[in-house]
Amino acid sequence: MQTILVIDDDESLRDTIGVMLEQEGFRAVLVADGRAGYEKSMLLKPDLMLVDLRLPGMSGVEICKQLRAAHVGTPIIVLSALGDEIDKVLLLEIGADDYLVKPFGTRELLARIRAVLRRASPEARKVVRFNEVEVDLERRVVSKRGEELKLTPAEYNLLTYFLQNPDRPLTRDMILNSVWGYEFFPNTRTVDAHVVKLRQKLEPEPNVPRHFLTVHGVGYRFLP
Amino acid sequence: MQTILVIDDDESLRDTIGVMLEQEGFRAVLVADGRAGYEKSMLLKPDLMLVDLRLPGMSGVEICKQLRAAHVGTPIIVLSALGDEIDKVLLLEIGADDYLVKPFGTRELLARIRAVLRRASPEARKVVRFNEVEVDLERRVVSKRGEELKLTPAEYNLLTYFLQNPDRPLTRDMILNSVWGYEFFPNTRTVDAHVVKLRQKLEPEPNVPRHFLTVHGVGYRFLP
DNA sequence: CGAGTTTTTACAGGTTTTTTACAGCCAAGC
DNA sequence: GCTTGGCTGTAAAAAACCTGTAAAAACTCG
Repeated sequence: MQTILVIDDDESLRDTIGVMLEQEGFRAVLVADGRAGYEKSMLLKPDLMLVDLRLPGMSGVEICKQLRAAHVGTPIIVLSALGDEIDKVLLLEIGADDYLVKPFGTRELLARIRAVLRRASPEARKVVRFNEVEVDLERRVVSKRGEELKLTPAEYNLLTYFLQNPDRPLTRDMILNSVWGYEFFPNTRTVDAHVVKLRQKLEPEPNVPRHFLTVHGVGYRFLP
Repeated sequence: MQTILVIDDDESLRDTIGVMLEQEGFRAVLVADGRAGYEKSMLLKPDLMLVDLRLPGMSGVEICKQLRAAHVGTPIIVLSALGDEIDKVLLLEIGADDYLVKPFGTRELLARIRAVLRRASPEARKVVRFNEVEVDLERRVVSKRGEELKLTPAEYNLLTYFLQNPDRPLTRDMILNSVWGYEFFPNTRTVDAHVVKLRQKLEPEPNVPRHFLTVHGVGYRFLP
């Protein structure tokens, strides 16, 4: 998960951005003060920063300059109030990657964030592989020999749970609890039915499982 | 957003053009003096320049010559007073892209600006294409097989959100939040209804979607 | 008010999930 | 090794859930 540090003294804007970022699957860290924000950025090493130009404690310009002077390459998007003089050249000089004039829509902000992140790390996709299977966690796409497979939500959730707990026996109760969120465990064969489906879709030979193994009397074990 | 530098010593005209440009979504930078304008153009790197022929400080002709000599390719539209001798050959030689004789209507000016920008950088205009569909993000116009389509605002907003997040499953909540700005999510089928409309207008076969795909149990995914 | 747009509603599919049923498998004790 | 009782594999039925879509209702803006 990518972390975004937001430095802005407008509380309501900060919160709006925070909620939006969380919604979109980012981790948002919010700071109001310039100096505190700068220090946070050094500690936190976020993937991207949103920085207001006018800030108490330390201006956005100053933050950018200091970071760049310290050879910190974190992408920065500058936010500025409507009245502020915006000098593109200055922004370029201090090493900002983009800027937005308030007020702006969350949509637009999000688009810029994605654009900047994409530019910064073009192919930082999280992909897990085993045998001929590839799981793209970002896109929620599973493919086998390069061919895209269709997994249902339950299948996909179960698969990612296995991926997160490889080579470890997992009881049906653990699985039900983690994947289905059940607290109490009905007498159910649900897990089994879904393991069968995963095997059918992902195993080279579904009836001779090499990855989704049965642990008799216990549950299942995933071997990458 | 595209920036247009206006160099003209007639204050009222300058302001009129400035207001018009801002209204049309450009960023307008206004300068009265020739030399100052020339220097600004080097710093600012605008997307287009409007330059009066007669100027204090440095003539329009001189500005063009110098810029072209420095291999600056910024498109230039020359403005000239009624009485001025206009030598088309000279204008071509100095590298102007078009010219207008005062007085002119803002509408005509705008048309010329668009034409020149289009000619200058057909690629720079933000146009997204998929299949037979073309979306002109600058003009907010969508066309299919070259024929202009009418999209309602909600449809257009949804479409641009998809364009900005291609190949990635988007939940209804994410979409509602980003496109509609809802914070809390009522039980609503709004998104579905609009996806249907986009499919009807943009898909070759609306009932066999190739671009606006359903991700069952999750939401939708746009594939360019 | 009225045209155009957006949202909600309702219901008919369609897909997914869960349960069921039964056959075959496993492990342990005889 | 054979038997037995519980465990697992699996297809298929049943239930639950989700989506497509037209049409009605609500809303918006001039």
